[in-house]
Amino acid sequence: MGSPWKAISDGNRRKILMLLKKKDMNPTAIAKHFDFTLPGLSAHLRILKDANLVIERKQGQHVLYSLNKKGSVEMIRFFVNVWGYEINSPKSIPL
Amino acid sequence: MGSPWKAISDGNRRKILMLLKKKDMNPTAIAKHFDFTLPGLSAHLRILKDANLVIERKQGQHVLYSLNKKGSVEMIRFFVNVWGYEINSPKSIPL
DNA sequence: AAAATACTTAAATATCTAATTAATTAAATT
DNA sequence: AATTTAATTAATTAGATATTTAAGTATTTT
Repeated sequence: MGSPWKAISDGNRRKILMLLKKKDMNPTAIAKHFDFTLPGLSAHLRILKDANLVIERKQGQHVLYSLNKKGSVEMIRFFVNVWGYEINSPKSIPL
Repeated sequence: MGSPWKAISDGNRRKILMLLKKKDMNPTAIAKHFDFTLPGLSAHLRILKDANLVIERKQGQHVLYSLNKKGSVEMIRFFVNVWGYEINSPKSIPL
């Protein structure tokens, strides 16, 4: 289980998350939005997956990636604790 | 202006922020909570300061550090945009 | 079954980051 | 004025991170 903080500290990975917010995508489709190679992207996706920030599911030959809220909870909790942000999500986020 | 994401990605720096939440502190006092040296801590504080996550003010021979909410806003905004968290801060955080 | 497509893993490398010791600046105390 | 205390800057080093090319695995198509 990798650190979500390390995962999200990279600008390219944050951009990947922004893309996945709009719709689930496979690596090849995601890669079109970046300058680096597919293996490079694959490494980023693995880091996001290990941090529970994305989920992958196989669809035949393709692999679809989608957002996973789980890994974000620990981070939100930190913002609540340190800066006093108040979150409206009594159910989904146990703080 | 350094990246708040990079600043917060380090566990020691997050611990510093947790300490400053309780009370304002100077580098020597903060350093007692860690294993590394004062110059090491000084580097961490500079990174937090450059990211607008802390503020420093001189008090004679001492330098007091305290939390700065400013640098956290960009990050919270990301959580709102990507994972749909809802924040209760209509005034302080323009989303 | 051969070829093409989609993706990951491996190996190598260049850059970034965190930490240390030594030197420097500045304020308070003796 | 000399010394102690507080903190930062500089130079160095070890380890982590991002990226590339080349090789490998799996699925679909011909």
